[in-house]
This record gives sequence, structure tokens and C-alpha cells, in this order.
Amino acid sequence: MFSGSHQLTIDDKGRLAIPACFRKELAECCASQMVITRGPNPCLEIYPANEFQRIADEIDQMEDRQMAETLKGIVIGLAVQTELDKQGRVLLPTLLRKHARLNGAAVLMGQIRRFDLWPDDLWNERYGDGLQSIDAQVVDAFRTLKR
Amino acid sequence: MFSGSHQLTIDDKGRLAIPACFRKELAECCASQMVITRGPNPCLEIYPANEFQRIADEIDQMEDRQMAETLKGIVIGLAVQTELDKQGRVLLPTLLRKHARLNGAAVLMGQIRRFDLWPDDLWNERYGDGLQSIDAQVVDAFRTLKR
DNA sequence: TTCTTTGTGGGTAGCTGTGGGGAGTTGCTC
DNA sequence: GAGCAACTCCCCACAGCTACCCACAAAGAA
Repeated sequence: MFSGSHQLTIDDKGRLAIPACFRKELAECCASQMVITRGPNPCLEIYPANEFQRIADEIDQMEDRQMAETLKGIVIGLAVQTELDKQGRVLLPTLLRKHARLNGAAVLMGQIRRFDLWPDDLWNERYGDGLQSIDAQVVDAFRTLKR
Repeated sequence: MFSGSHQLTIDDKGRLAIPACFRKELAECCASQMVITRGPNPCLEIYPANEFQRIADEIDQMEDRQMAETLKGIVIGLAVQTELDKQGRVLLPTLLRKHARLNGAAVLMGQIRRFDLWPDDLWNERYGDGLQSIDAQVVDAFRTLKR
């Protein structure tokens, strides 16, 4: 499982060092093969390759063919398969980096089966200092969990 | 079961010594593997790893996918898996420490299946000296308990 | 008392994240 | 094809952090 947020920097060459704990997880679950793509949020989503394959299949099997085509354009169309270099970093393709306005400070946030890469400022607004109070509805949902 | 409140100090390196009674419980129930995250209250919540896994699964399986995504961002996104060092301490990640404004005096409070880590002053307000009277509704609920 | 347990503090080796040089490859232009 | 630029990926270096070790004081048990 991927969890936790990690403040990192994307260097001038567009490389991102994956945190050691994520590297271990990736090595186990998919031989460090992963896919970077975009999602509905203004960030990049990074999946273990086998997990992304499952999502691609799910799109491919959709009843609503119109929607399947649209999703293919958005999700699959920008997805790039990649792996770690010998130093445990990934090279973020220019196109994706530009799309998510990523350079310099960034936050990598675990999301169970994937992890998301946010520009530092957007992440803070949504999940960091900027998160002053949690929406009442969300708190309610939270409290329904047996914890 | 985790119970009782313990006044402790977080040292300059951000380490927190887990009380011996909690350590024993953790060793038994989850081989001292635990997860630190935030909750709806201004404190950190610490779970045995297997217990947190159950909660993550519960979120992951929610019908309402929108809400599942939101909760993943808030709960899983800040959750850090960790274990005790050889001295029975945990290192509190900087991000979480900042989020809960934790440094120096703190209180660790058992909550059955988890335990919560409060800044000393906030804990006192809510559960210590600051707790002048208990809400009537709560007293009623209390009285329904077979005790 | 004496010994053990427990919470706290600090030194230090090794790991991890970051930066940058440089070799090899690809693709474009002339 | 030759020359060049852009890009990728290797290596090395280094600073900061993590997690080990040791030490010690206070409290409790024998």
C-alpha cells in the first residue's frame, strides 16, 4: 500500500527521486515498472504497471463505448510507461510535467494503489496548511469508520 | 486494548517514547508495526498496522467513490507506516508534527483500538483541567451503559 | 539499600535525496 | 554522411536525516 506525503524536488533535468519506502513497494509489486498519467485532479498519477493494466482493461470493457473512447483519450493518451534509473529516480516526460505545471518543489502522496504527484503549492492548498477545516460531510463519513 | 493518558515529551529530533504498556500491546497485536495519521481532531492518530489496513480497505471499498477519493487524500495521504526503534521510540515525520503543532510536551491517550497524540495544551483544554462539565446528552448516553 | 525498568538526551555511521559531469543515443539539418 | 543539439542514463559527490548505540536520571521492585 502506498501512503503518506513526501516533500521532494524535481531537478533541472526533470528527475524525481522516489522515496525509499515507495521504491520497496514498487520493487515487490511490479518489478519497478510503472505508468505515469493524468487524472481528474491537477496532478500526475503514478501506477504500478499491472495496476494500470487493470484500469486500462476496465476502460476497454465499458458498456458505454462513447465514454470509453473519451477516457482512452484522456487517461491512456497521456500515459507513459517508465521505470526507475539506477539511483531510484524517474524522468518525468516534458509533456506531463508541463501539463501539471511541475517544476521544483513537489509533493508525492500515497493513495493506496497509486500515488499522486502534486506541485507543492497546490498540494498545500488542498491537503497541507490550506486545509483549515474538513468539510462536515467528510467528517461524518470519517466517523462512520470503525476506528 | 489501549487506554489511559500519558504525559510525554517529544525530543528535539522529533522522537516520542511509547509507554511500556502500549509497547507490549503493540508487540503482541502487530509486531510493533504501526501507522501514524491525522483524523478529524487536531491531533495525530496512531494505529496498529493491521488495524489501519482494515480502515484503508474500508475506505477503498466504499460505494461512494467520490467520498472514497476525498478520504484517501485526507487519511491515507498523510498516513505513515513506522515501527519502534530499539529504544521503543517512534520518529514523528516532520509533516505530521507540523500539522498537529506537536513539539515538546504532549499527551498520548489510549482509545481502545488506536491511541491519539495531542499537544499538551489542547489535550488539557478538552480532557484535562479545561473539562468543566460534561454535555447532558453525553451523561445520558453514559447512564445507558450497563455498569 | 541494590537492581531493574522506563523515559530522556546525545554522538555517530550509514542511508537517502539532491546536484551535476559526462558518455552514449537519437533525430534533425545541411 | 557529417555535424550538431537535445535527450537519456550512467557515475560520483555531498549534505541532511535516520536509526543505531551508549549514557543517565527517576521511579519502582526485590
